[in-house]
Amino acid sequence: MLTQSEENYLKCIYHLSSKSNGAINTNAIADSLETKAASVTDMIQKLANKGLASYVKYKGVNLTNKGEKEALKVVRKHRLWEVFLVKELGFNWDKVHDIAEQLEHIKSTTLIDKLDKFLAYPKFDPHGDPIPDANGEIAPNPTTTLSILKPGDVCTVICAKDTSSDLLLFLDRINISLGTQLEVVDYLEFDGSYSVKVDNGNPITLSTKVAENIFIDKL
Amino acid sequence: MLTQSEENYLKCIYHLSSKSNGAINTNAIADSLETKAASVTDMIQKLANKGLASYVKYKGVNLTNKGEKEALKVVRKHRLWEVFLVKELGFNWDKVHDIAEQLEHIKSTTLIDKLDKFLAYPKFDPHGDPIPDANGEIAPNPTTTLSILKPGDVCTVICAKDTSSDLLLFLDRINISLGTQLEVVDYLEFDGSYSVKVDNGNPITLSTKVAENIFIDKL
DNA sequence: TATTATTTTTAGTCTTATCTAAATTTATAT
DNA sequence: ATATAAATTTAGATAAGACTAAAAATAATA
Ligand SMILES: [Mn+2]
Ligand SMILES: [Mn+2]
Ligand SMILES: [Mn+2]
Ligand SMILES: [Mn+2]
Repeated sequence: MLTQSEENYLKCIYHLSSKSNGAINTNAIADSLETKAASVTDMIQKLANKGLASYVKYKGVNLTNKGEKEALKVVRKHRLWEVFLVKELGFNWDKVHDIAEQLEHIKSTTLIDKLDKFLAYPKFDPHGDPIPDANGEIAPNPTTTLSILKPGDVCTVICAKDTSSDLLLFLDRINISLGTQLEVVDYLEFDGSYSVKVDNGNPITLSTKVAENIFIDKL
Repeated sequence: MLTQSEENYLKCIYHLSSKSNGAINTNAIADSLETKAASVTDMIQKLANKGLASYVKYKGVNLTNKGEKEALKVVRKHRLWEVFLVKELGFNWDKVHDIAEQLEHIKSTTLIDKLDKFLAYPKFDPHGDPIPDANGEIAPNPTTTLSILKPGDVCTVICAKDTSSDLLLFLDRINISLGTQLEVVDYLEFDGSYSVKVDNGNPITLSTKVAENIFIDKL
């Protein structure tokens, strides 16, 4: 049985792997988990010994099939609990990540399958991230961000990067949520900012950084 | 902040204290938590140092007000989660204890208060045990068991001791649940068994041990 | 290519929570 | 009252997971 710490590492490696290709660096994991590189090395070796990761000294780590399967179970739990917290308990979307970070470690397959059913088998979490099903099947992660759009382009918001409460509260403030329609009216080369109409309202300015954190479907 | 283990010990001492008066023995805690006496001594000393328990060497331990308050928070969480698992997710009452044993350690006061509201502020858990409110107020534990009744007595089932899945499944099988009306029709001195009508049906036999594990309201 | 800088690993320490075995205290029974 | 039994505590060991500091390997640069 996996410990809480092992689960956190597996999920972290899974996430990093889906953002880049090739092996994952020790330091990237350490940054992501806010721990030290030495601790990461220890854990990587442990995961490799358990057949959950393939690891070559100094070259980085990758999940094995077995490891990815376990990681997906944790992701599934995390995202289903997030749906529960927002849809059923009325939490705002910026408050649920930390709580789901704990709930994702509750051991019970029956529990999570019943929760899935209770929530009517949601396909996406409150931030727009896809939820793996009971077999570990998961829709592809969104890839296109607002930042690739040109003036005149119209899109729908489908996902926000869910780690930062700052970003989510900012989106709340400017009335952007999942499904919101955006139109890019201008791009300012000088600072990389975008002028964007939210639901055909008056244009507002979004920084590059914000634009890179909003996943969209281009229309 | 309390660790999971500290919370388990506090809850355990709280439960033992409510069943007996005076200080709680080291061995009683060890038995209840399925651990060793030496481990219990260590933890008791730790809890005493944190001001959560009062402890006299060789004489046993009691919770301080502060310790009891913390224990009640854990009990509240445990029982609210049990209600959720049974009422919302459709678990049978014999399956929820172990899962609640994990869920009770999730840290978030907001979460538990929202869950409480979501469940419409239940006063009792699926086993009939009282649920502490947000201020730590809790109804008295049931005290009267079926075993004190005499032939001719009629009662309502209000609570089952929730630790044993064996007992709960047995009660399911003989159609006893919370609220069920029972009538004692006979008591057999020889083996201490009771003959009982369940909802005015045909009498069935219950052992002393079962009778001692069913809390009732005498009518 | 040689030298420096960065990354990663190893070695050794710390904390929490266990355990076993031994010592000590308290309870029980002659 | 004394001896024995039971309960409890202490001492010392172990395992997981984290840390710091030092060593080793890899990458970047002159
Ligand atoms: Mn987590
Ligand atoms: Mn999310
Ligand atoms: Mn517990
Ligand atoms: Mn219960």
